[in-house]
Amino acid sequence: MSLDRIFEALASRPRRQILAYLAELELTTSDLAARFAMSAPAVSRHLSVLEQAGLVGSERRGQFVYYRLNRDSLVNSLTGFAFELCPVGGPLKRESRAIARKKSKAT
Amino acid sequence: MSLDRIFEALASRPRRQILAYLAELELTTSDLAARFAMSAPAVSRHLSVLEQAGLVGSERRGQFVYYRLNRDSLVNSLTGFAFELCPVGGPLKRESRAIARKKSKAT
DNA sequence: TAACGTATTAGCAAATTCGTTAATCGTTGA
DNA sequence: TCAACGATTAACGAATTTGCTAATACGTTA
Repeated sequence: MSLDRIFEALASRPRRQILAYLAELELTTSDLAARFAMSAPAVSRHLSVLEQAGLVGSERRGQFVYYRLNRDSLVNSLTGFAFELCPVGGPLKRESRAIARKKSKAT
Repeated sequence: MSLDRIFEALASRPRRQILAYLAELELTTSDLAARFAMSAPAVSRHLSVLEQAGLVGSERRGQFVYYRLNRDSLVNSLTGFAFELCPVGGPLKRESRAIARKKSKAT
């Protein structure tokens, strides 16, 4: 849930690619390893980083562990950070300010 | 302008702190070095990373170089990335989808 | 021009990250 | 129970990042 972990997680092209894959459907570690040219252990550690950041969730089903994108966490973290640096009174368009108010109330 | 540089730039607490300072007012390298317990050369390199990512801009005035936050770039990059992974048909609120459409048209 | 203050670049050591292979854990099914 | 398969952890080396100090460039001003 910390910005530290979230931005550390996003500061890696393979991890962002994994998020892109998971945006379409749930996948297992070996599914993802097959789509990259990357070993399963490497993918597993990337997934661990993403999960600790709260950006993905996992669920074991039999032998397999399925990973899925945590959309709310991603959107809330990034927009929350952006609008914290760009306060509501600032040079934002009206619609953006409306979103910012919603987020700050929800948090 | 690339996501690579932007997320690499944001994956550092000192750099995010610099952005937070610059969100309030323009500052010089030595201003920032004084607010941190960090040497001016270190701050200078952080500022260089942030500038290459397009997140801050600089302007020389006499002896001093003033740095300022590039709000548009920050907001557009982060919301653009977030809404790319969370397509308009997805589980977003209506206002968020409107923003997403705006961004994709602008890019 | 010479001297000073600011900013950046160069060079270095410590720490971290990334991907690989080998070993271990967990689950299924003969 | 044990053999097979998927996932994770351990251990290693290569590459990158981060901070420092020293040196250099840029700009003002006496």
